[in-house]
Amino acid sequence: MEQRLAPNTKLSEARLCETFGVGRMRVRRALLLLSSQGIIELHSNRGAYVACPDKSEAHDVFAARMLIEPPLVRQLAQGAADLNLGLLTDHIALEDAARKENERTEIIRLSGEFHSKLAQVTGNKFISRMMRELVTRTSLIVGLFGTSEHASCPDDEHGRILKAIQARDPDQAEELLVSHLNHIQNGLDMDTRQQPQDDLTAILGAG
Amino acid sequence: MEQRLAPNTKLSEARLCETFGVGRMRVRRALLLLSSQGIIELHSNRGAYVACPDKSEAHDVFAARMLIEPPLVRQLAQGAADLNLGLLTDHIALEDAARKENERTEIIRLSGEFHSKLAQVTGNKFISRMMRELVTRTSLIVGLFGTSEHASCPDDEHGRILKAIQARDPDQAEELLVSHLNHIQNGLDMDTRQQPQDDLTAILGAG
DNA sequence: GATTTCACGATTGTTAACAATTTTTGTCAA
DNA sequence: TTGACAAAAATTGTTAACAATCGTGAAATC
Repeated sequence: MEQRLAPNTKLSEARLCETFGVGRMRVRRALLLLSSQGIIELHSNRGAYVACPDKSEAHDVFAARMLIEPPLVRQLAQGAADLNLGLLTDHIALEDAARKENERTEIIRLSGEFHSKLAQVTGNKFISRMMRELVTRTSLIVGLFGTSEHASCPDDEHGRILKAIQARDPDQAEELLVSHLNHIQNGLDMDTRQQPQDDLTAILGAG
Repeated sequence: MEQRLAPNTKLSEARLCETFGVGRMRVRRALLLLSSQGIIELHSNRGAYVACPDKSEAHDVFAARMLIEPPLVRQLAQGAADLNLGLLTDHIALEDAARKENERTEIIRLSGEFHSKLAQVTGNKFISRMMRELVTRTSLIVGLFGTSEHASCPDDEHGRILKAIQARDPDQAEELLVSHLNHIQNGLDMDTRQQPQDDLTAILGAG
């Protein structure tokens, strides 16, 4: 989610065991779960690699988000007063702080997390999980096809979406969200890719 | 998906190994994946049990479907001519046949699968996966809270939905779908539950 | 008679050795 | 220098034994 691991990076079992001080069983369990979420890919007898979405997969992810998120924010904007929007206002504060401090990885993480939290506010376990997976996937895609820092900084679009929700304005909330997603998508260059890397231990060292 | 395993049924590793003639490793891998999809629950040191959704989870599943499926069928009804609706017409034929033969388990399975195929027609991998998971979960819920056979037989609502899609009528397609989902939900009695069972080998014997 | 305690059996979790496969390395010949 | 081939190393997949945990039932106590 923080884009510290480039797509196609190999995740060898032995390496992960050392890095996290854990037995192979735990590592393999984790890898299996990650692969079931599409975050990594398991190739038989060849190991685990950070997923590397192609153009068409990227398109699918955004299409899925375009399908789900508009009705989602509509619902929030129409929603009853008992919705816990505090979760979102707090989050916006975090984003502002991170942007002020210019903490790149934190900005990226929070930027995606906002959308997860939109889903969380519904209190619906399944919607939350779906959005979390789509956001994670989006993070991979932005890392792959994103042109420099252009895509990762949505100015204050999140804040404006939240305001529309608080104002109980479904139409505006939806419109803002759609154009926000479009901004992200337009910030991508689907034809150039980053290169894989693999000094895994250094990257995950702090874990 | 065929409701052959009642919720809360215990799935012991040894039992599954015998039944499928497979080592424990494979069984545990399968159980882990099933639990990640919410189909079973893994209790530490106590084993795997078929998930037993409660009232609130059931509500969440239908809420999620109400969020996703309406825009989904709208999109299909508005969709380009290159959509492969043949997948759906073929499926309706299968449903008709199963209903004519009165094959209960087959009817149940196909009934859910129709909705999965709606998603498949979009050609979007993520939308397909989400729907498949929601449908599986719905199947569990219908098995738990369904009142006799009332809920499992949607007359020919699926066929009508397909016709509306073919007729390029998004409004009607959406309306039919929404009332279809409501029918299913209304056929549930959220306050009475089936009892667990556990003659696992007999049930899965053919597997 | 009811409740608590203890021990046994059954089941799951983990580890480590082994087998199978892939990748790399090295050698030789063209 | 390049290509193919073979051996070796590294990595993943599997198996089986071992350890830990939990539920159950019997025995003991109140």
